[in-house]
Amino acid sequence: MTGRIERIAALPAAAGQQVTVRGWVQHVRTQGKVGFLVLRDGTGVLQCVFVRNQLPPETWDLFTALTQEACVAVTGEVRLEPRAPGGAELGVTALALLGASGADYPIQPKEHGVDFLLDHRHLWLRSQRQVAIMRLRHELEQAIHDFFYARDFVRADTPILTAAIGERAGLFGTEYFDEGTAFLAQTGQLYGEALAAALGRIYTFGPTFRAEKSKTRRHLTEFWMIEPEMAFYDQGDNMQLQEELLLFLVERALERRRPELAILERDVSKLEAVKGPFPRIDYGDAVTTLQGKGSSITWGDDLGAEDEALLVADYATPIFVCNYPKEAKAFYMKENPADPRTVLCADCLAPEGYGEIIGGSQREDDHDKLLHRIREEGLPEAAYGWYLDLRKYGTFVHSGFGIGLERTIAWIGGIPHVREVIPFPRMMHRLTP
RNA sequence: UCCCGAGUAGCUCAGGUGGUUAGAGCAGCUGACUGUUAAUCAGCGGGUCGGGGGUUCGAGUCCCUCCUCGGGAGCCA
Repeated sequence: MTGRIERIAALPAAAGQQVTVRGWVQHVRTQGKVGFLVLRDGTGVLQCVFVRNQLPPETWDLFTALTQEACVAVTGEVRLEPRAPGGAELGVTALALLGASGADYPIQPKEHGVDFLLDHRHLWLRSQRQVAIMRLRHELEQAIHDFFYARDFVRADTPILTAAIGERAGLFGTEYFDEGTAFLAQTGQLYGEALAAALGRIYTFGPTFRAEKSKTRRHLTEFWMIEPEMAFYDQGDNMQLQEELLLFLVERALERRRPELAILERDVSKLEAVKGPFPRIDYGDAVTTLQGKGSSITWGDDLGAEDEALLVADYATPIFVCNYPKEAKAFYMKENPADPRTVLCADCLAPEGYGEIIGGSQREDDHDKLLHRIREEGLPEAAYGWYLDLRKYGTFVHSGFGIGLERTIAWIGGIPHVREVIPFPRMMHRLTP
């Protein structure tokens, strides 16, 4: 084996040179005395050309016996070739089998059912579309870190094993020594508020868990959430930050992941149309609008999935629905001084039917009002002692939000179901692989 | 938990109102072909029709039941 080792993405710049590339066989075609091997190495795909009468017989035989996903090293000359995917191909002079692959590799270049693909998720991830999705995910994760780093936010990690606090949806419990049951965190927000009092502006980035028996394209039982919490931000500042973040993410995807978006057949004109400012619709106005469109919603109800779809249909950008009735929202949201029936909050709904991607609010900073709400909701007061302490010792105006990573990726990538945007999805009926 | 829908070859599916030996495409294997892009052509192998029970001379097909999965609702990000 001669020639320096290269990765496929670097090959167009190495035209005319002898290189060795290692990767997995995506496809083999023989055409009598010439054959083609499509090689995948995670950075791209490479067409390798084998010509029978220019190769030792044993090399040709090795080539024709290759199976899908065999791991190989191929050596040859890089040449620019418009007929090849990526614009460059390899004229092969030597081939080495690094790892054989059985002829029964289950994933074929054709349609498969969802259940079958998820059963083989560990192999499905090797396919082009899945690689593109994971690279988009990576890009957006990095963009989130870049966004907050540039604004001097501190990334702070919150516990996953918690006592029973947090929101109202289902909890996963697990036995915890002599302390009774521990629960997998549904949110790091309350801890984020404590950290905001220490550091000013923070964000969390990690997995959260919801034991909801939801079987829809928008739900996972384990999903990743980013939860910023900002001292001295009111709800207006909060929404402004959310808008800047979403615009930054869309811009980053368009700037650096066009090839992946093309593989995903994303209509990028829909992303290019996403510009600020995003509409901010008061909950009361939303109810009126929805009633005009035939919804049976009445003031006080939370918006149903159908209501959200009706509302979003009029806009090309995400929208904020602001200031819900307090009964529809969590106890920690700050009472709206202009209308005490409501709280200072907003849900951000993505366009194109991707649903709610952000939920945020200004937090109740008045100790007595917060305690009243905890009692009103019938929450275990003792468990919230430390949280109430944040209002006893230097309470402060602060706000924050939670953005669902998978829903955001699904929207930007145009992926219909969130199960495809996380490497190993956890859902109601799926714990493996 | 509720409402729809689906389980037939390794995969994706077709199989009126029940009727002989359950089919196709893809994948695999054998062969032909010097520029293919999920190549093409010829041939070969491949089935507990999701499980159980019932009706019938006869069930992939009709009935009951259970299981699994998908979509949606509620809840949420």
